[in-house]
Amino acid sequence: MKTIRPFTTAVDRLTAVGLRPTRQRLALARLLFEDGNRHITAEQLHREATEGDIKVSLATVYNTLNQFTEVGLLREVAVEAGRAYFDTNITNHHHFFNNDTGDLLDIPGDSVVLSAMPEVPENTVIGAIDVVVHLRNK
Amino acid sequence: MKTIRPFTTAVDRLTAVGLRPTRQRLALARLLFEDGNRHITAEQLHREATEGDIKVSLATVYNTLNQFTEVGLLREVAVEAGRAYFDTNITNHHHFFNNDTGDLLDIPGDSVVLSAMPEVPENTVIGAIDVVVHLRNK
DNA sequence: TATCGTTTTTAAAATCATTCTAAACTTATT
DNA sequence: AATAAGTTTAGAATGATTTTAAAAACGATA
Repeated sequence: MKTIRPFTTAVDRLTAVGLRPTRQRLALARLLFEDGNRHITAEQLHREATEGDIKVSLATVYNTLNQFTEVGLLREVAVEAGRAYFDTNITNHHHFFNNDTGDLLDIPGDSVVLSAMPEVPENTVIGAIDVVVHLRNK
Repeated sequence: MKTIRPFTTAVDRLTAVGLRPTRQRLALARLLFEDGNRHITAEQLHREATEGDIKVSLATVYNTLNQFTEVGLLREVAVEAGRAYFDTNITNHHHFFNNDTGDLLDIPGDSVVLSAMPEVPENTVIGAIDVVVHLRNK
């Protein structure tokens, strides 16, 4: 059985999606998933790992984030051109993005709901819907 | 009077926002605004200009797109990390983005409407709301 | 129109995020 | 242990964008 359950250990989480539980993948998975929902860039995660004495290269952080995204453990959120943000909350939800500080924040619950979806162009299907509310500091 | 009206010439459009109507800015403004709404990247606009025998450097294209965005002639749309798209339609509206082809497309009319806006975090105000419907080819 | 101070453009270098490469290393399997 | 397959890594390469510093264009004015 391959269903992902809450409170799964990092090892289980990885094997469940067919990724070998290597030292670096485990360490990164723990940083990402062990305390609540997170929004993070590759550089940020790399710095965090390094500061926590986890030896991992930036290339591996990129590889890992991409692999986690491919298997559905993470979701990539496009909020500004130039850098990729990854979100550990893979349920349907939307975001605040503070353009002044770079903070990315979940919009709580379903306080934003989209009315009727428009017809999509020929031969395409909807993959995901991203709502980003851009904020400025007052 | 400095209101921007439809059918404004490129010269008027630039002087209205306080940008000198230089040869390259004028040429780019014409490409951007002279036939309907467009979604374009810096590279694309540069290629288009070059093909139309307009001598302008890529750096100037970048500068111009950024300046136009600052003064509100354009709007930047974040659809994927890595490249910036600019939209000549500055009215409230949303987008389809085809992840397979890179095509960016307006969602017609108000076929997408957001329900009640959530409360924004302390000391911030809403700057813009972007809805991007990501598409895949069938 | 010649000149002056300012703005703009440009080619080239620099920067930044990300991906690629090929070698070294791990891991899983016999 | 030996082997094969998958993973990590440093460093090079790539791609988008910005910066730099010098040359060109501009606008105002004498």
